[in-house]
Amino acid sequence: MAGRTRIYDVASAAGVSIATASRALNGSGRMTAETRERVKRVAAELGFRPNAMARGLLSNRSFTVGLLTNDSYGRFTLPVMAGISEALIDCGVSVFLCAIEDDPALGAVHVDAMLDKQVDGIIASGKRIDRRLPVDLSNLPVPVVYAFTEGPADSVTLVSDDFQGAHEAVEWLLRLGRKRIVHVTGPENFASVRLRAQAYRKLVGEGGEVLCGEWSELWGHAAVERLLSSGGDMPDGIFCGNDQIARGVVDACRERGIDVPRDVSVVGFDNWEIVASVTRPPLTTVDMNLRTLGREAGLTVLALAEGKPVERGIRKLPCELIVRESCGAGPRA
Amino acid sequence: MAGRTRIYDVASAAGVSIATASRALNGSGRMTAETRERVKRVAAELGFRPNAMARGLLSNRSFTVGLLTNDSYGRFTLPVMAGISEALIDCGVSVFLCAIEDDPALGAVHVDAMLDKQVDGIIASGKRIDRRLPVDLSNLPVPVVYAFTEGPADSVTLVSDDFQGAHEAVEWLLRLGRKRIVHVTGPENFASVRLRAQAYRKLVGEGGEVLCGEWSELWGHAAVERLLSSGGDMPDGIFCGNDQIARGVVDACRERGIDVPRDVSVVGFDNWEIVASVTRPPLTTVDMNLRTLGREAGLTVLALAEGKPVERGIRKLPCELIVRESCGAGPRA
DNA sequence: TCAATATGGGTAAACCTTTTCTCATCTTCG
DNA sequence: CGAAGATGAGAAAAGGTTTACCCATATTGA
Repeated sequence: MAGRTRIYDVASAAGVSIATASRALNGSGRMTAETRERVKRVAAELGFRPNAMARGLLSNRSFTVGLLTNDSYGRFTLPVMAGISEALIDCGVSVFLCAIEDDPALGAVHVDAMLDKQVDGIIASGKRIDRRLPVDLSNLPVPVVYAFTEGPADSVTLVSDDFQGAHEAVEWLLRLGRKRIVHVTGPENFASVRLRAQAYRKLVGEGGEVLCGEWSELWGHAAVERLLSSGGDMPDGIFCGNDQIARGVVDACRERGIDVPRDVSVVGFDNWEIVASVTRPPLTTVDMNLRTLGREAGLTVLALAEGKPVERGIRKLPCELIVRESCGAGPRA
Repeated sequence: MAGRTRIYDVASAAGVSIATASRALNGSGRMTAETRERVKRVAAELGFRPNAMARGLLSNRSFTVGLLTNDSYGRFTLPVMAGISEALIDCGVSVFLCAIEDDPALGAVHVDAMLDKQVDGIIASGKRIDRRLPVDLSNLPVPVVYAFTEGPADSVTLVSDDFQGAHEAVEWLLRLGRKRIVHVTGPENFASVRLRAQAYRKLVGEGGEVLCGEWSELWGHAAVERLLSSGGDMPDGIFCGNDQIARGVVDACRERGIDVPRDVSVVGFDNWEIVASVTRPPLTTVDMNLRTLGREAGLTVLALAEGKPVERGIRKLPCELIVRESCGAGPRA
């Protein structure tokens, strides 16, 4: 605890000046290989660790970025966070996580705190791609990247490609030979819902049946009841808007003696492990690759911080179909 | 972006020296109330924000703490994180979140990064209270607090009180007049499982039936089947080790025509909203108050950082029973 | 009226590292 | 053998803030 070793200690122990010590450790300047080695060895022996604040004071960088989110539950933000961290730790950059709920005042406080800490950049994240965080991040003295949340028109925004993801899911059902596919999804006021429905309709035609409800297992249950009581044929494929709905659908089918995947194939969305892999049978579902999204967001904000040119606008990252058992043996299998 | 305003700017704009400006803003030193006010007003107008690195360089504090976790999913860590953040933001302290999975190398990298950043303290957190993080945090130059994870013998450790929480749950069932209560819980190698079972047995006697399995809905389902096929009376109260098991139990009961809560009262554990409030009927369950745990952890690590005396050892924080509908109308209702 | 004491505010050092000059020594070539 | 260039390494400044120390001026008491 008492007095960390400073570069001054390293220098005197190695018998050189602090300038030489600094250059030796940073690989800059010219000096005998022997000198450089000796300094490095001494530094290692002393457990020298350069003071980030002194360094930051000089370079005007903190090697720190802030992640702002209103996803208090963390279901979307945590994978994004993991990706950011993974990408940036190699560059010695750490991440401040600030959960601001939906409170503008709390948001402002956290943004202020970040700016005080001289973050090199801020990543804004959320729980849906068509809502904004309750804070104004324009005109900040640091670069801002929006990941999985809506940003202003001229911002750098990264989102997952809902259309493409849904397209993959429905295409998979079609390739399995499913003929009558319905889409059970969440509330229509979600952009994700509309995008996924568009992809669905593009593949099955405008006659495709889209049932909008909530993001819950209950709604999945209820949707199955509705499909059965409507008198029409039971569909042989159900594309669900998220894994919870899919779980409800699968449970309801089982309760009614409809076999998944024999009688009906079910696809979910989100690849929320804790739901998808525990459902019986485990769900085939769409993964939004949030970790990759986070990685890209981290690298992008860093590039901006370093003044490198970055293309502005919305960048959509592809989703990926995760095949489990809720659709039966796939054509690729 | 170009050149933040420094205290120098404030000083010259207010017509005082930087020393006076600094003292005016920090409320120290002696000066005319008028002078102090004027400096503050000018600082506000210029949007002055003291450079945290310069300040930290001097005070040898970063106003930063690190949160280390292997709970990649965030179910336990996120509430803890929210509590820490909530408690510390008022002191101007921000939180680095480092998700290290279970990788010792990654853990070491992140700890190094934190120390480089001169964190004022580290909070270690996890997903169970009887496992350690795969990193050695002893002999660090900064204080460490363990929250919801096991720490060394002489450490400061905060955990939720599993025994007390389970006691409340079973007591509730007894007060509702339930006579034959069983306990369906997770794997016996969890300390939480043993502690909760102890509390259960203390109340129902040594004859109490404890069914250990997994933390999954499937196990909840299976446990109900086992209870029914064993030939004995169906219990009228089931205390479950977590909300997922409880959900499985409730679902299985419904499938078999056993009414919850009329025929059997079910209590869960964790108050994991997304499961507890969506189960039909919504679960009465035990909340571990992880947010409060986080808040305490934050305040404690800060106290240590400031050299204040802190009692070492394990501190157990009380759980709280959240009453919903899976037990029927309560005696208090 | 003069010395002693508050009172208000300025000067400069300190925190630790990086980096720009600058200088001394060694090598090499004419 | 002398000068120019290459090479290695040191001195010092810079970065923004806090604070110990110091110095004026105003006030008080004798």
